[in-house]
Amino acid sequence: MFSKSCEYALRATIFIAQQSHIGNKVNLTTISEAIDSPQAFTAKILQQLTKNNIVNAIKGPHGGFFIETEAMKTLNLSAVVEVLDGDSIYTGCGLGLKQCNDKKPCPLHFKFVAIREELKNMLQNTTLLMLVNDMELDIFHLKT
Amino acid sequence: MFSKSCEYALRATIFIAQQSHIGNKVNLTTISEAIDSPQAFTAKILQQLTKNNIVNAIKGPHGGFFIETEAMKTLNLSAVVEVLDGDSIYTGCGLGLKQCNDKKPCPLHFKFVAIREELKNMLQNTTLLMLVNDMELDIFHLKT
DNA sequence: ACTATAAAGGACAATAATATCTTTTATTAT
DNA sequence: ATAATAAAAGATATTATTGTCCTTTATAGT
Repeated sequence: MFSKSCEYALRATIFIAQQSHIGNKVNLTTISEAIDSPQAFTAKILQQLTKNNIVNAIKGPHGGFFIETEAMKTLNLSAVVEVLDGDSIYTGCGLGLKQCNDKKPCPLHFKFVAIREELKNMLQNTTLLMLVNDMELDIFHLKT
Repeated sequence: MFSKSCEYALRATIFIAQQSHIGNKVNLTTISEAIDSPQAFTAKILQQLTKNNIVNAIKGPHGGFFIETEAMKTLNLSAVVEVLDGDSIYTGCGLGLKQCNDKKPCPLHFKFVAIREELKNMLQNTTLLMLVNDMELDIFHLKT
């Protein structure tokens, strides 16, 4: 579904959101341990998330990554996915055709459009704050 | 969504089905030109499809690939996808976790299950014969 | 038997994705 | 100023995917 980079990005973002919500900034080591991801690779991904204003980063002692609670209300999963995987998940043809649209469709086009639309809605309608609230139930996990 | 191999496989299978339906066997060159795919690579994929009884292959002059009309009635897209990409599309976690299920879910698990279920149904309920019939409308294409 | 056709199989090459390592920059506290 | 912490940036390495090339096997027609 998503690239590995994107999967790590989603896990990292959700973890950072969760920690930020309880007032913690978290550093790279903490993040990669919490989400069970390769540390150096995760650093690269966090750089992208920072550049694209998904997360905030502060250097130096007591620094780390965080997301403001206000931002969590509007930041959705779609924003994270787009940074790492672009919009291919929404526009890409199921059969890999470069040009495939309502006017010039592949045989599966209309069947895929319906499913993709749902995925899109799900990703766009799920904010980080919702997930953080969900996770207070303590039945969800981010590793293994 | 799918690997490139799987995309080529789907396009090739649909094309072979279409041609078989009008009584033609098709060879590698014809297939790779029709679906605009790298020929040698497509050969490898056709081997897998043949081994897994998705398509039939006959060597020698007047040989080529084909699918029997009876088989088209039951062969669905899911069967093709499984040969190339396995069942990861159905079981894989959206966040890339190895263990993620109803008992031990990731924060997106239940949201993903719903979408995957639809994809699964679509792939399982779409037979090659249906697609071939659709394509008689002549608005669908398999390349570019 | 010989030739042409076409798939199957094995070995290899190129590219992209994933992952690591090292150096630099920014910040804080002493 | 110095040391310690932590992210940013750059270079490099590994692995998986995609893609090509060459040889072998099977079949049909002459």
